[in-house]
Amino acid sequence: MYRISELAKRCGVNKETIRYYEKRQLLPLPMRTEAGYRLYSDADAKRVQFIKRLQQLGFSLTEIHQLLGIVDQDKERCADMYVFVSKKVEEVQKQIKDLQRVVHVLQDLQKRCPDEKALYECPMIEMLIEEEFST
Amino acid sequence: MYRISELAKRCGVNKETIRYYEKRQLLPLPMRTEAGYRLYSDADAKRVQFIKRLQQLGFSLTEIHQLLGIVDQDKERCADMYVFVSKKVEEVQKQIKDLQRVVHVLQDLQKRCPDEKALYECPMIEMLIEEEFST
DNA sequence: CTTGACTATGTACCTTAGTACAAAGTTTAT
DNA sequence: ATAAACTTTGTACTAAGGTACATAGTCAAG
Repeated sequence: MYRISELAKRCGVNKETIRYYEKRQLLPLPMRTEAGYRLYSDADAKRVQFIKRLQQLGFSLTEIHQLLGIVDQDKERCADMYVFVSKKVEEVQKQIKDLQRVVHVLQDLQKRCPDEKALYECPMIEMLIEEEFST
Repeated sequence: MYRISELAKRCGVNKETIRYYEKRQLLPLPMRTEAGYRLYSDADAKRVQFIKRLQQLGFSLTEIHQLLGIVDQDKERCADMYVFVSKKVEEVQKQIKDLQRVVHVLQDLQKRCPDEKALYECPMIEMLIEEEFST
């Protein structure tokens, strides 16, 4: 068992972030020393890393709280999990499509405007305003 | 020429957003009536729509300010535009890869855990912690 | 037995992209 | 002439995801 700074260091985050996650209920209430210092174990470290990974993948802390319901085997948060995951899949697939369009537009811009002079004549607005986007 | 409410209405945004864009230098300082009311033209409406489209595509207002350098034929903001666009392409391509991985993980979760009971045994943490991600 | 390093709590502050509101001046309609 | 509807400015507030700081208590070393 170790204290908050050690956990923060192991997970590459700030102490304040740990306390913030506790407040957001992403981390369970930790054990305390007699003086009131928080105590953590490897399970907590793993959990923080899990949170960080999901964040990298574009999940909000609210969504992560939801997903942690699986880890915690919490009936309440697991209700409608299948629907939640299905929605997220659709959402992310839409996001991928939009980003693929962004790449095309930017690469088109690069091709058309290989230098500064060409750039000045580049019909930027028209290029983007006339495209259609999934909304 | 019309006033701020008309522009906002034509662009589907709030008046406050227009003023906010002016402050962020995304819109040029507009002409004013004798009483000090802002006056806008179709060019401004087109510009706001352009900003909105780029936003939909995931650009921040700071990046949009940069890109508007092309539209404004502004030497300063156009400097290093090619580098800026190249970096953005790479960034977006990385983002797409990560999101594709998210889709796979979520679909895998759906396959393995077709109902609530299966969900409780789902090794969520292991599933995600053991994967590698582009960073 | 006191200094330095740690922890506790609470509150304030940061960024981004706005939104909301107050107080004052202007324009339009009746 | 005066109310309704507009505009101006400035400031404060929102959400998310933290960061920073002030004040107080705790612990280990010299």
